[in-house]
Amino acid sequence: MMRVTMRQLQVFEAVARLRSYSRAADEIHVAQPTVSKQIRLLHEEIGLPLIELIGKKVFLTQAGEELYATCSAWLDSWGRFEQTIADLKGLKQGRLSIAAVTTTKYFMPRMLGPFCSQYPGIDISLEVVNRDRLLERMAQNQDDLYVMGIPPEDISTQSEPFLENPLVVLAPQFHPLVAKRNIQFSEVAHEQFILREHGSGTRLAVEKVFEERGFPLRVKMELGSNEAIKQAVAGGLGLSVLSKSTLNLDATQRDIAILDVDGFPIKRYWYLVRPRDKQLSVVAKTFMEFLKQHIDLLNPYGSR
Amino acid sequence: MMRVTMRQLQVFEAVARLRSYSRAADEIHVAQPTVSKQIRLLHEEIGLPLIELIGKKVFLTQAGEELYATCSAWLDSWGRFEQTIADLKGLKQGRLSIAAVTTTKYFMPRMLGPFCSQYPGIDISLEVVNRDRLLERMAQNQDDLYVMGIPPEDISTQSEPFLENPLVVLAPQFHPLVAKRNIQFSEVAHEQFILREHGSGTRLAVEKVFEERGFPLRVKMELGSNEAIKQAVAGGLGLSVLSKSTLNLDATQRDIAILDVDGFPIKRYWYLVRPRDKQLSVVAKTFMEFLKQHIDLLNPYGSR
DNA sequence: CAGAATCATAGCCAACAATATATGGTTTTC
DNA sequence: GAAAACCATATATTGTTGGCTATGATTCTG
Repeated sequence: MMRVTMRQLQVFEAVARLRSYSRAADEIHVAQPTVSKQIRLLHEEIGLPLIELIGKKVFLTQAGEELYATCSAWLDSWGRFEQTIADLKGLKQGRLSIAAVTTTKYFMPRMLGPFCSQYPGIDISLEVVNRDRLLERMAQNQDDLYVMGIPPEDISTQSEPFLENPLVVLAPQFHPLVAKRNIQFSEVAHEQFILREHGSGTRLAVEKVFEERGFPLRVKMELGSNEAIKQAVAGGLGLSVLSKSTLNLDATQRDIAILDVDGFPIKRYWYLVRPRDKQLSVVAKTFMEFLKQHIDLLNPYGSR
Repeated sequence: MMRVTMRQLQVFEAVARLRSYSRAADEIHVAQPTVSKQIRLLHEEIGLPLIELIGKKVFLTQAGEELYATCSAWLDSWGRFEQTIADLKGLKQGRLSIAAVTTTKYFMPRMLGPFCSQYPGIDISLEVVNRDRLLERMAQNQDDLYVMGIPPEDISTQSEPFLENPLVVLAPQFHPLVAKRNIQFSEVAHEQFILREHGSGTRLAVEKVFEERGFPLRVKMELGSNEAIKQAVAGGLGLSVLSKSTLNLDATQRDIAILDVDGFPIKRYWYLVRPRDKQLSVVAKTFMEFLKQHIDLLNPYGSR
């Protein structure tokens, strides 16, 4: 009984609705015998008469009524499905799920805003998590896109930089070097540093620079949050190196200053990452396109 | 987009449910590439990816989820439909609509009773109407079966007798002829008669007999109801000829007697009538079968 | 790392769905 | 009663579906 075809149901529905074979044939744009045949096949398949012709009038049997109800409902829900697909294609609706590492919370929301207003039907979810959580989510294919400072080596991912992510040296407002330009690296190398824990992208980069320059890195304190580090620097506990993104750009930071040290800012990037063989949804593609177009406007460090 | 086939949806549903191509292939008893192909066709038809393979795990895209929901619902409602059909075939449910002329109300309910209890899932509707109303209903195909004393000449109907319907001569309890056997027709011919109106089947039969025997029929009163006629006869207003069915069989009629007149009872039948080219429902067929089997038990005048 | 499991692709084929045209029989309508 | 409308049947054709086998690529699992 699974051999009933959609076409047959479509034809039947038209006949049942219009109570006429020939009008149904017109509506579907086929010849009348085609309709007759489809209906006959349906009868044979189901094993009960569905339609009665008394005189030339079309009546439905009880089984016919049942089928009519069933396939009306079906055509209805299929119609809704087609509409949904059309909407998805036309970006009139959809979901975009992004997971990003913590530091991005300083600028990601700002980038999502304009996208949201251009595509009001699209729901965006931005999960802000630490790097480990993010990798977990990636492994489980929970999101469309991921944003991180250091893309995984893993060949099963694809990544591209989309935004500069300079690392700058921070010092307390009244540190002696604040006013100086072109500070030599050696001048800050002996300072005490307050950094993120081992494994953090920023920490890795700093260690690498010190190693290249041949200076030992003196870490006074490890803190798990950028905010805490800024507070510590402001309090005069030491210097730090952080992504410039962490600085509040609007209200000028009163108690912290950026030192103009040679070799800084370290040029790094924020990467958009996705599973290599994940077919991006239309929404996700559009979002990436959108980012590329608007990046100049949004990038506060854009090298214009 | 109407070219999606049921088979494809069935395959997709299985894949989506089992989250595996090969297990789906097993379940449906086809080779794995067949599943791959169906899914690919579906993708092409819909124009959006529905399934993602990350590693070897099966994920559904948003469009996939939509389709899954849609076609789960469909399979569900199709299943219910199949069940309904099976029930109809197996007589576990159904409707039987019968229209019968007024006089049959004295015995039809009694015949329906056992059928009802044998097929408790079947709803029976018995419409008791006059002959004209019944013909109207027949023209509009409102019922499955019709019961009447004189089937229409109309070739567009088919009829078969199923029950005897003898017409008997009724007289008041204390009429002089009540005690007599083998009464000559001439002995009652001069009596006053109380009959149904012209056009009634009974009336026609009586007129015919009188004509055959060469006596004028003297009609004292025409009444529209059998009950009224019985009352009139009991009241001594005259004799009458009625279907024996109209007499209450249980409680012996105290004030009316049947005369044993030569030529009576007139042998007539109740007919089951149906539109010639109406395919009978399984229920209706079963009911006719049932009647034939039980008629001897039910027929109070059976010629055993 | 080897083997097992899983999915994709290619190529082929039988079966069938879907359709048209031509024609004939009823029923309805004018 | 003739014409029109309507449905059934017969037959031929065409494209597609649904299926298989064989093989290759990738990923997961001991």
